[in-house]
Amino acid sequence: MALTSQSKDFPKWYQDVVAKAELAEGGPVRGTMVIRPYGYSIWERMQAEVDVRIKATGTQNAYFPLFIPEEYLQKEATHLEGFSPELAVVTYGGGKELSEPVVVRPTSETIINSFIAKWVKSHRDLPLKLNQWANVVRWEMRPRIFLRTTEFLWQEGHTAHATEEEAWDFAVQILNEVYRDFMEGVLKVPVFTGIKTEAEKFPGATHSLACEAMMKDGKALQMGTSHALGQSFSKMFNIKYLDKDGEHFVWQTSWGVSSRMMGGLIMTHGDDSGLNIPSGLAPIQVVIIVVKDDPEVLEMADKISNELIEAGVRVVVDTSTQESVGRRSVDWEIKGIPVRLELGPRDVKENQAILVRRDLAQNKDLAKAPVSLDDVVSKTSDALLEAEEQIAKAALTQKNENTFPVKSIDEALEATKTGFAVMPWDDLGASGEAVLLENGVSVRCLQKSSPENERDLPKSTDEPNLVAILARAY
RNA sequence: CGGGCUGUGGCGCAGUUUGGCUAGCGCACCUGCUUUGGGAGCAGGGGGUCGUGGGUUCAAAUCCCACCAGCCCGACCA
Repeated sequence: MALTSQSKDFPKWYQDVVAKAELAEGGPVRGTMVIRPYGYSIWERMQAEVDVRIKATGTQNAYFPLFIPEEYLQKEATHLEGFSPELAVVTYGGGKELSEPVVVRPTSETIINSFIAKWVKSHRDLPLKLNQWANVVRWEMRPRIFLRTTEFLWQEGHTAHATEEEAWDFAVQILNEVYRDFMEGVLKVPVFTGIKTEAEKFPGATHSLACEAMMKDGKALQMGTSHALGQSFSKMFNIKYLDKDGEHFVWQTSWGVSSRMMGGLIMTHGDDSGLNIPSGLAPIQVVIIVVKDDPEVLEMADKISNELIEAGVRVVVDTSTQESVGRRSVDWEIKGIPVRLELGPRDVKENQAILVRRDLAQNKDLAKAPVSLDDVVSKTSDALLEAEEQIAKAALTQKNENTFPVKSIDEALEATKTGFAVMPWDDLGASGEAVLLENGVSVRCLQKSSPENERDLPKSTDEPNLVAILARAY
């Protein structure tokens, strides 16, 4: 009945939250998931916030087909090699065996680039920046709801540029201004950003950049990636433009974030009371609990609700008085609603409501306070802001306190039992990386050892003085 | 691919060893009454081809055979 505690069994806690907060459940085909309305409303908020940032980079949305001719994937050897074990291939259609099998997209580089090749002729067609929101399929052996599912939702951006430098700069811009800003600004999930090692990079890319977040169990979750593709796809698909100097192959990027971020949200902020959503993201920011089925209380609840809505707050009124207050409080807490206003006959008489902050649920004395109905709107807005700040602060503390500088592989293996390890890449190298991998620890990304700011990313894994961020990963 | 385990109402399980009367229990669900300030109580109620097919038997959830599905461990892959 009760939620499994995080300390007792973290994976079980995660499954419990997903189920009890009514976020999602498994589909009939292994590895698929049904995203329930409440879970989907959170995803829609994520989509909206990411989409507006993507558009701000001058990128336009479009849509490409789910089915891709198998031969398209065969054009880029590394790309095919990377994805072939997890492809779903359709061999029958319309009751007949297909002469040319079609692949259900695992990603859309190939099909999108086959069209970019048609659309790009002149330097005036560049840069071309496309994005699509879509589902993709990668057949997974060990599915975990939201974190690794056979079918998942994402956005994938695909761009073409005239120069290598411009493509690189754009890949960095997406990582910093879209993904990092969204994750730290809206999700309140602090991330490490850096470049992927040769072993970890995207199949077909020349360089992969990533945002890596630390979950509450100390494991890493890749929250987003941005790739410089070089000219590997443009050469395969013959994407060329003309300028005064003649014909040139374009330089490309691709980048994505997925429904996996739902898992990141849950495991970064969740606690033993359930989900805990930052106010800015929350599809429901305030729930007004009508304690007792009483006309005066109902009337007052509606009045407060309307005032909050006018102030731009996303609010619902819970009038299901056939359930106990305790039950309803727990249910809304599991769903992570940032602020709860409890309103009963006593409160109406005293012109007040009880304001309860979700982020303080582990400390019930602090969590509750009466607020006058005269300034309930401003007090609620303040509480929403304070709750969000508290969530962000706690996540940052968790990340900082569990990131350990280490000097050897042995120390790294020890440190990554509970958190992240940071080790000079020159000391580790590809051979050390292989040793770590055998022990379940991977290089999440490489960073400059003393960047002026964290957004200053290495251009190559060969740069001197890089540090490796090490962790066990989902 | 190898080894182990499990299939019983929406979910979680008992019952199988030793065949036997109408297949039970918890949660959830429905109805009524009393309740409602941190997971309400009482009473009543609905819901099951016991994974599928075959066999043994007077009688099978239970024993036998085959098949199917799922889970765990290993291998493989990242």
